[in-house]
Amino acid sequence: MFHPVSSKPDFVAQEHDVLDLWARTDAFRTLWAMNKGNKRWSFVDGPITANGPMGVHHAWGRTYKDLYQRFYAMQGFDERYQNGFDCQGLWVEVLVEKEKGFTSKRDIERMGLADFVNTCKQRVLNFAAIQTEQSIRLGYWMDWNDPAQLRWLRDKLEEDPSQVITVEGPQGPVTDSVEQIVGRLGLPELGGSYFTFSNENNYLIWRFLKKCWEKGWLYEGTDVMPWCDRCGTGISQHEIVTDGYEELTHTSVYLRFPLLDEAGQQRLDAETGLPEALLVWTTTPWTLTSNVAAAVGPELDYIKVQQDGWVYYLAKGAAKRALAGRYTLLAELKGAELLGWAYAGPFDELPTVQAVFQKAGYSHTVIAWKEVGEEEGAGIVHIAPGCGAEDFQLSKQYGLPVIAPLDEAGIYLEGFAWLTGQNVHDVAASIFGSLQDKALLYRLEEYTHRYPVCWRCKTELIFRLVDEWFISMGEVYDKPREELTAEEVDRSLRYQIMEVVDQIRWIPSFGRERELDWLRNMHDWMISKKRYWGLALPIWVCEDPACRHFHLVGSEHELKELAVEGWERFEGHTPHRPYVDAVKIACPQCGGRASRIADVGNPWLDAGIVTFSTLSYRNDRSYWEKWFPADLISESFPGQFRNWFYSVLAMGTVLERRPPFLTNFSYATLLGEDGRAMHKSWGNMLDFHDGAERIGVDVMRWMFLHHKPEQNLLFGFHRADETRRRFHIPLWNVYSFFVTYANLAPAWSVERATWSAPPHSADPDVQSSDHFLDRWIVARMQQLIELVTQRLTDYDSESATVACEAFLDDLSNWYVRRNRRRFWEGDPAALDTLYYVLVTFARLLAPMMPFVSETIYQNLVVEGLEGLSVPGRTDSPDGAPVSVHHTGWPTADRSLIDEQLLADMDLARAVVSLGHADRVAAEIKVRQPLADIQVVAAGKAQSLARFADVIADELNVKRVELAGGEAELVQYRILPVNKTLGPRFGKEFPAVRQALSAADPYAVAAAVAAGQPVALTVNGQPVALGPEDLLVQAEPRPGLQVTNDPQRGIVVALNTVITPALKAEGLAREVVRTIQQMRKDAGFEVSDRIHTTYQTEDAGLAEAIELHAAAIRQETLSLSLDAAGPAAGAYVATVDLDGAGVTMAVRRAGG
RNA sequence: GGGCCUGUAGCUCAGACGGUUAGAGCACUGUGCUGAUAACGCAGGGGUCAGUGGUUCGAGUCCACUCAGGCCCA
Repeated sequence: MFHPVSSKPDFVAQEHDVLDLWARTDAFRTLWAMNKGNKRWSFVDGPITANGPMGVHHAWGRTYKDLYQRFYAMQGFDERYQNGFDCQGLWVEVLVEKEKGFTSKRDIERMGLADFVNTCKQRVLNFAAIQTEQSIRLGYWMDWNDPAQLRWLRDKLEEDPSQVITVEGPQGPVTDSVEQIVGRLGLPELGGSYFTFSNENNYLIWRFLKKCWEKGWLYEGTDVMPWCDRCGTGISQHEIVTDGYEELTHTSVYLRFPLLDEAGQQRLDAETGLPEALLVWTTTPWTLTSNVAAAVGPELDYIKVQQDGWVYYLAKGAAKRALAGRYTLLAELKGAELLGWAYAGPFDELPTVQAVFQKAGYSHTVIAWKEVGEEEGAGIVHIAPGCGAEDFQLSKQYGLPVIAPLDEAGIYLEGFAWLTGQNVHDVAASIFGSLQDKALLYRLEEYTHRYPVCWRCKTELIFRLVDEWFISMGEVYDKPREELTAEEVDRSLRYQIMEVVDQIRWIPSFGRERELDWLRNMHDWMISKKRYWGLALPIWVCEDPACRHFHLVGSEHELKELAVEGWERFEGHTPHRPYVDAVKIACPQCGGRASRIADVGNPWLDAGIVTFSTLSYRNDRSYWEKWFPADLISESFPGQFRNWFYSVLAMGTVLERRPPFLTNFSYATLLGEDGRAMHKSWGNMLDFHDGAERIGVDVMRWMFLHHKPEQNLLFGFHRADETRRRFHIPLWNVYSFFVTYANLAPAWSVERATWSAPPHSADPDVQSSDHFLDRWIVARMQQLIELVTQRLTDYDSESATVACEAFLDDLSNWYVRRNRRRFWEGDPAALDTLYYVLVTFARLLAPMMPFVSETIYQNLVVEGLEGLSVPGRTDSPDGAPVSVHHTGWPTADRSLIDEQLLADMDLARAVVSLGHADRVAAEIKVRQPLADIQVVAAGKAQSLARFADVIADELNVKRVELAGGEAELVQYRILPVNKTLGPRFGKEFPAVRQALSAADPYAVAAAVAAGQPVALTVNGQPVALGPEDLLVQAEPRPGLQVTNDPQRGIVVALNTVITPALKAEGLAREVVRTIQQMRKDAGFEVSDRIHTTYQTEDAGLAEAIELHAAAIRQETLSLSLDAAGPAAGAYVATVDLDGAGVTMAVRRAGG
């Protein structure tokens, strides 16, 4: 006996039961052990940032990851199942600062770096624990750490990181300090998820960087970079491009740069005698203190105008926008004519400006820059090389002095008079005031533009001159890649990575082009950050100002060897600040003392190294060789082509010059149901926990997998409901139907059934069924197995789910519906078949929908397990695996795919569909039996005869007849099969069409039906067309009660005559249906026997009931059916059946 | 300015290889069926397949250009 199945399942509650079952039976580790040592399938996880709880968008990616790992596991592959957490970097720092109420780096230094770093580690462990729990809830099978242990380690870190503890690892107990245990998480001796803060991860990046250095690609550069003064760090190109811009409004300023004559006095216009000035515009007034030049476009047209006592120079195309009020045009000139003019700067009085200019022997000059346009401002660009990246490039080109006004916190340095000590974000008003006082201000204007902000804290970025460390990408050669020489590629990391990209399969395929495009365009990789929590860049610089040599340390062993002081302070700590900073080494160049630069590394270094660090690259090369490269990596594409995908590629290229993964599967962005990005304030945000508990993760997973990954996914409750209604509930209903009737069937029990093989297989021990519906659904099952296997192998879950939904429709709305009577009667062959199909379907669905499939499998196959709300049977077949996920992937038996049967069934369903349409047109309900239908289907008599019973039953007609006298019923239209005839005749094809339309359609149809060729004359030439070249469409003759399916050439005519006998039979069916409904309403069991009475004034109805009394009793399990008043305690109903009133009563027998 | 993607019914989306009269789900309307079905069947309204040009016997599908939207890079 199967446990009874509710027809109103609570999927979410079931999921919790299944999670409980998996935990109690250790289902995941059992599966892992089953496949140990088999052929391998390697997946390397892209680390999730352990800095908050998961969102539903994380569940999308994790569903793919779980699907493919499960799919390969069911095929017997050995896997690693290692999840990853991204741990280091500014994102964690910023939230720890927020938690602590810190506002600047000074707060961190007051706290102490050791404490701060320790707090960052605790935060990571905390969210790693939460994300682990959430992933488990999703059904994501991985080698998870015990969340409780992660929290315990977090607490121990807080207590005292140096205390010694012992934890149980896969190879036995491990004893070490808490700090070191945490630093060894994910390594073989501890197992579980990898953490990018691990020692191994950090030291392996050291090796990578050293290799870059040895190739000459690592350098320190001085450049003007976007800078966040709150975070006190530069922001790299990688970080600024996506989240890095916001639409902001600033007060921009138009101002005068008064021109100077050779004596350094105000220049006066020769004609008017008025003072002359350049009109200049800027949106960043704070940079005016650092102005050194004004740039014009040499080819651009400029004008000289008079207005309010001044003569201005500005770009011609900018005049309308820039100038306010009336003015007089004095002259036009080319930008080139302005070059070399001297002018007075806006803040020449500042001590630093004076000192810098004096030292450089420089004064403000007009220079040429071809980038200057007239679309913005006044067409004359203020150049401040200390405050802008392009300005800085120009300063190098022209030898201009550089004035850098700000410290790392955005505070004006000494030498800026009244500005000194002020924050850059607070000075706009006083700068405008100063300009006003000096009569330099022309006018102010509110200006809205996209402006870069810090991607983590949203502070507006400034541009600062800084020293940062870079990995050179190599020059961009001005010729096609295929023309590059080997030497040129050897010099350039950029092109080496491109070669690696070529060897990878990108899904979707445009991913390759995206990655190459990024590589073509990217600048040198800035890897340093002036922060605290992160990779300690292993760059030691000689303190001797005369030497300044820098050395890359490639491992902890090398560091120990080179250390001259501070090793004892560092020993026993993870390679993080501040302890690693204590170690000084001897400068290999001059023997002096070298110390580590204070910077930490870009976090994409941390994530990029994982195809090496997680695979024991340093310590067990043969293990690494087994699992490298990964067969698959997967992340969502926003950002990753320049971030994770890029950094993984860079590491694989530098360390091995090999692809670190073979397939890249990426997917788009998850949006709210309204098509907008999810935002808390917009009310369309959905966190993972709410989604899981309200929608259920199997439904969520199906939504994800049913979607084309390269398109954005609109996600919400309505779509979830739609998905559940479309797939999960119908599936459940078929399952519930099966269990109901299997339990009632006297002649069937599970002992005789086989869950793992089709019931009519060649195995003589297995009960076989020749019923065509059974053979049909089994054939469909084999097709589905083949298709799903093929689609999933191709990483195409969308097609796989589409195929599953189509199959479910066939199963539910055709196989079960057409077989209801067989199930009511307990036909063993039907039960065998549905049993096999349901279990096999559950196995196919298992990697995609692990919970519902498990629930079904547990009840249908496995021994009952205590505590599961849907406990299993107690008569389980021997040897059934304890979980559906252990059953292995089903394989298709192609010999069971009977193509003719499938085609014939297709025809039968088409005929039924037309018959239903006839009934609608004739307004005769299906419950009313009719005598016959006539079917015209040229050449398909045999197929039709085969399923005549099914068609008759479905349409409630007595007979299905092949129509004679087709000519009276239908007219034919003959069409050429373009696919075969088009290529055969080419340009002559239109003539063939014409000849065909001129032929006698009845003759052609007859020939085709008989399988004879058709002879035509085309352009005077005889042409023979085979039956396969022609398509016969049958259309109903106008005026008949018929419908047709032109695609298939079928016409169906319904006999609409209702004889008195048919009328009586129809009424009897109405009575049956009424009693069935009453049984249901009265709450009787399906198998309850009843006594039925009826009273009616209508003679016709009474007669019909008497005539069909036996059939009514049988259908409704009525022991008696009497014309009488309701018995005491009976359930009574009065209804109207086709205009005849009747009062009926039912009561349970023997009760 | 350059690269990539998308544009098909009111909404969300399918439409390998070019091939007959372009489909599904949701929503709406009508109708029917039901002792598995919070379902389902049948029918209906709704489409210049973004536009223009080209290749071809034949284009939603291939090519070019244009327009609109998105992502990425300057």
